[in-house]
Amino acid sequence: MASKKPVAVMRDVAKLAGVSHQTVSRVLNEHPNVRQETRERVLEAMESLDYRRNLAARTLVTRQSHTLGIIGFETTLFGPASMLYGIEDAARTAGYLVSIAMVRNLDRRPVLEAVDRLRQHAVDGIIAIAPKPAVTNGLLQAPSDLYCVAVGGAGEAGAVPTVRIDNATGARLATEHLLALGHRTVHHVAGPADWPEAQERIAGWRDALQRAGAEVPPIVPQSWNAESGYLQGQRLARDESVTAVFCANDRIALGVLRALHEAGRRVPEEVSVVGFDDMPDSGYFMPPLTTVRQDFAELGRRSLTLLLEHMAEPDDDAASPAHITVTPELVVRGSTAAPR
Amino acid sequence: MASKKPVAVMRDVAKLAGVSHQTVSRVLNEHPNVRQETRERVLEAMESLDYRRNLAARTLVTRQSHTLGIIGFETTLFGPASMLYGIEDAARTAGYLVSIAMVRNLDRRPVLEAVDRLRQHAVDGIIAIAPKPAVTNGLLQAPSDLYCVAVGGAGEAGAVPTVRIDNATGARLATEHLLALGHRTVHHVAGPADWPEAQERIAGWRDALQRAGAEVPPIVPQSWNAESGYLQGQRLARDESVTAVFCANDRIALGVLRALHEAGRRVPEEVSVVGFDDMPDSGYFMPPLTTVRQDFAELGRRSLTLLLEHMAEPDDDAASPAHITVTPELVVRGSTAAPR
DNA sequence: TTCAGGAGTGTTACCGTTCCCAAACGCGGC
DNA sequence: GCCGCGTTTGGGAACGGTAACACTCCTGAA
Repeated sequence: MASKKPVAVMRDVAKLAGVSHQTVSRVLNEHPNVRQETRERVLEAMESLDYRRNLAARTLVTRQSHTLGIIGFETTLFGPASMLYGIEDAARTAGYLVSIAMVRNLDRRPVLEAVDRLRQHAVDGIIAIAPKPAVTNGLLQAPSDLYCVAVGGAGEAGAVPTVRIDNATGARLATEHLLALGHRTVHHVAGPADWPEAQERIAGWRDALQRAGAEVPPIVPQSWNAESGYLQGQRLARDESVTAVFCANDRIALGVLRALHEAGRRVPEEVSVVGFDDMPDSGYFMPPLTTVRQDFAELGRRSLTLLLEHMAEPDDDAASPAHITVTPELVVRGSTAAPR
Repeated sequence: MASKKPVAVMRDVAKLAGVSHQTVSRVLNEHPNVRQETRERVLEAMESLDYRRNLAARTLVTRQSHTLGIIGFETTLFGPASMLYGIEDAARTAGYLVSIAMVRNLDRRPVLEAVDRLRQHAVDGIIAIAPKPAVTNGLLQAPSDLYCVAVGGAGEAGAVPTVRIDNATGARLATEHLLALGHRTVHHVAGPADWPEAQERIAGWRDALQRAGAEVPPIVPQSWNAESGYLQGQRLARDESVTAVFCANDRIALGVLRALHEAGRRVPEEVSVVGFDDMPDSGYFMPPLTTVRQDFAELGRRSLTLLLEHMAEPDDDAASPAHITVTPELVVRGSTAAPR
């Protein structure tokens, strides 16, 4: 009943194969100087004993845990969750396990605590899903022996390598799409003012308008959620001159769509709406939402690649950190049309 | 430039405090038999050296990594992502770090591989976000020295402790709500046939109808997404007798709402719609969705508690595993009304 | 006064790897 | 036949903690 499970260790394998534990270690680490025959004998022994190396012991001596830490925020939402997914996916194929440390708010202290927790567990590197600068700043305060990468935030040219979406271009794409349809100008329902991503989208939108010589309507930055979009949508719906709205994300767009609908303003016949993100079901909003797609999972994968590269070249510590920018893509669906 | 960082170890602390390393260890582990004054001296030394214990060494000897493993599937979606969040939250306060191993599909092999990966990293226990039996079965094949808990799946009374939503009750709640409003019967847009959660919701719905003596319309189980809801919604929209639809989740409901809208059938005046899950923005669908709320994060937290309890009592190995069921709650919004 | 027993502390072994270094071996060239 | 050198192998010593045990005090009861 009581299951005896004498876990095999290196010594057992060595004994069975008739070699020293050191040779077993060499086979494990693919050291070249092992005779082919010996190697096979060892591998056989490992197989028959169902041996697996004790990673704790290995970590103790090598100081490498083959674990990566993720600092996450609001990972219940589609974007961050997808980044996490992408990171894990890439990490797995690279032979790393992923540990997560979530922070409830984006202040520096919780971030430092998270870093600390991950450090204790000897992670080899950290990826921060870091929409706000406080996180990157926290990262910078982290001990320099840890490799860090920030993903998904905005592109301040800080000392932390970054992978990010080109939010400005995305916003420009959306705005230009609406202008090209013939709209005189484009209103914007912005994200929170203290989020760099929101700021970049505002900048891209404003830039596109100005280039086209269009009037730049005022904005009232609030929140990322549907409620915020609904409230601002009600305001916009009352204004007859509004014919095109660019929303800082799809959730906001959902709220705007509902507000317009309730006010009796038809989309896209009377008002065109564009979102940002391309969430899984945005294509089933009423009407299907034209939006700017970010490939979150790809963002995650890229950040992992960057981290690994960074870890592999410890020399260029002083070199300027890499900043990878991924360009988003406009997905045209049914929520945009030419004005009447 | 080259930052010297002579990381302090226990020996250094001991030397500085003028005690043996063992005493430092005792302070660290809150062993009672340490004089107050000595303890303070040691704590001071730890502070001034910025000492942190090496978890790898600790793990090596205690065989406890203070890390928990999560096996996740489709964690980009709100439900699983929220469970993960809840788990991490509870794990953190309990002093555990959380490592994740995602599986791309719910077959047994990938699950076993994930377990293996987590085992190598010496996790103390595993929580599987396990919507399908293949996962729990995989868990059962795992070595018995690992504590496992499954969360979020259906409640087959297997040997693995489980935390789950009472899907049948949730479905009953939704169906009875519609019947109470005066609908003759309730149609159901089901989830995938091979998902136990979908089956349970079907069972609850059918049960409520039968108890009320209402006719049980046919179902066409498909997928969990909005597209699936849209397609089936089109079919239902054509049928004039349909006045109430219970959807297996909110995403399906989104698709159904759109199909009804496009067919010119007004919600809730002509057709009532109920969802399941209560996703973040379901309250901003058109109209705001009446739905059955699951508290995913709570589910996650409960599963962690269960796992820790399970780990703390190694005696009742043979005892019947615990099964915790959380009852969902009906949230009435604007998508349901009495039939005309 | 003596001795049991507990509190407080130190000594030593051990966890399972990898790293450093030395030994044994094979082989070609003188 | 001997030497030098590269390949293959093994024997320790780390790595940084915890566990087991021994030892010294000190207290209180016999």
